[in-house]
Amino acid sequence: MLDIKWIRDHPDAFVKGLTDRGFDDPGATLNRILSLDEQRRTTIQQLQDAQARRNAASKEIGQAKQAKDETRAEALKEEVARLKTAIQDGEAAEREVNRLWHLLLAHIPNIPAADVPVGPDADSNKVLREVGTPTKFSFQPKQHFELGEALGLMDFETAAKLSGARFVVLKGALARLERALGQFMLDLHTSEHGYTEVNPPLIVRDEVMFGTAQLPKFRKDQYPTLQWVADIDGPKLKMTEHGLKRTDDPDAPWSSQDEEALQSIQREGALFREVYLQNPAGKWMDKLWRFELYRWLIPTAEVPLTNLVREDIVEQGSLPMRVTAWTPCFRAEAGAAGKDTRGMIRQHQFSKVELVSITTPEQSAEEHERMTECAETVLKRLEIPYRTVVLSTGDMGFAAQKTYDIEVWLPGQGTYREISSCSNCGDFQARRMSARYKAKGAKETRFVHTLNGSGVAVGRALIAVLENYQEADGSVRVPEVLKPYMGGLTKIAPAE
RNA sequence: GGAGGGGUGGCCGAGUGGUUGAAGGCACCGGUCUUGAAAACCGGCAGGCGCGCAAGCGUCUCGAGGGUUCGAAUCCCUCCCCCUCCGCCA
Repeated sequence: MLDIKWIRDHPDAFVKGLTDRGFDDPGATLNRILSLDEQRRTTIQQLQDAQARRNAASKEIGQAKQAKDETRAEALKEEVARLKTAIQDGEAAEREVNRLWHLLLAHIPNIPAADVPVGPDADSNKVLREVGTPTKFSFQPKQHFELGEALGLMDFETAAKLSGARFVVLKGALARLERALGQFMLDLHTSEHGYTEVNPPLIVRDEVMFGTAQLPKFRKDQYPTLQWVADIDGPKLKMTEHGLKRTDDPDAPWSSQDEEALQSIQREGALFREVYLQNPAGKWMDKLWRFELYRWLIPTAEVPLTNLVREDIVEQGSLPMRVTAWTPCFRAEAGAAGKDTRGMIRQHQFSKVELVSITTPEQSAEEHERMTECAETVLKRLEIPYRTVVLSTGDMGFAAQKTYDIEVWLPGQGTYREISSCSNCGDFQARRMSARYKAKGAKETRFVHTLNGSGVAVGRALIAVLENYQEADGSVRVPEVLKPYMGGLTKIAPAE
């Protein structure tokens, strides 16, 4: 979330930032947010004036009573009674304008850092460095799924029977290779890079997903979990013997989305629950009925790791805080239809070692470089060629100010593919989570900066190992650093 | 699934209608003392929002929303969240 004061003071930078990102109609967005902000402040001002008058009058009532001036006390009481309704209206108005204001702000992406190359898409990304040279083969290198399937250790058919498309069953040495990679990376980051290992929950609440900005805008990319409840009832919907029904209350507002929700509930038999939306400060409370959402499967460990400091005020001395986790990640991959349908490149479930740093604003830029190096070290040790690119404004994620992608060389595909993405989010996520720190010697609290990076994606690392370490006979050598984790196995060969 | 308990400042914890935005302690910051540190002592120290160049002023916040009242952290209603015990389960 952006700082509204910053937007007020830097309208041009705001419009430029959104324009560079390819955001839809930045000018209109600016006008909308500024007018909402104006409305919000007048509403607050009027409310506070009324409250101030009420408070003053209340005090006078006490004084009048002490002075035995009953007439005056009565007159004041009447005034307070009048003010009371005005205040109630004002409070309702404030809530509503706050809600709209907050909702709009929540849908606006972060502003790119000044040194990010400007461009509409990935073609404008800049390669910073290439490490290693693309592996040369005396034969035509195969793609990872050809190798894996030939080895009999990678099974997409069975996975489809169990779970549908975009899942895989790994067996034997490949299953172990996945474990070896994850463990190697975790060991590297904890013992050499100063990260603390964390084993976080994989299922999280709405507000946690909001904090790292998966919600509200990217709901469709996420996997919700369901929980059944028995006593379903509410102003708009009722649970009857025949399922969920609309109440007959003609005053209940009803939209096409509501209708859709109801149908979906009945179709899926999904959970229906009353939800209270609120920010960490407990404001802009909004009560609404929502179907099927209970909690979310994490799309990356960035979510629980970053939210570790949500609603906290941490001591400056504890920054930078560095945490890492090796977890499964779940992505609906909505909108990725037809992309990378073969093989393990794009799955609904994959595992990843994630790096997260919480820093002061002064530390974050340097930490970003450091984190990227930590991720690169993984590939260096695995002796796999890669290159590091800085993403252009049009290719960055919603929450990022600046992002480095690390791309590994995949000989089977004859191209570099993303294996890690390291982002500095500035205070964008911290605002959403209300994660602050007490600056040394200073009175005020400040928002922390948050950074996250893959260190690295384990599934894709496995692909990279297969393709870069393949032999003419379809076997795969085990990278030197992984041998201890593979029980001394040096080569994954086809079954005799 | 059943039964109970509880949500107060960065943390712990007092407070059951009237200078309580909130005692006390810890942590933190400044100072005295000390060669330095610790200890001790003195002082400071909640957050958000609005207005203001600032000093500051106003307002809100004791999980959230609503209600009672001249007045609510304290009373009432609804909801959210957490914990404990029993049952079931990994």
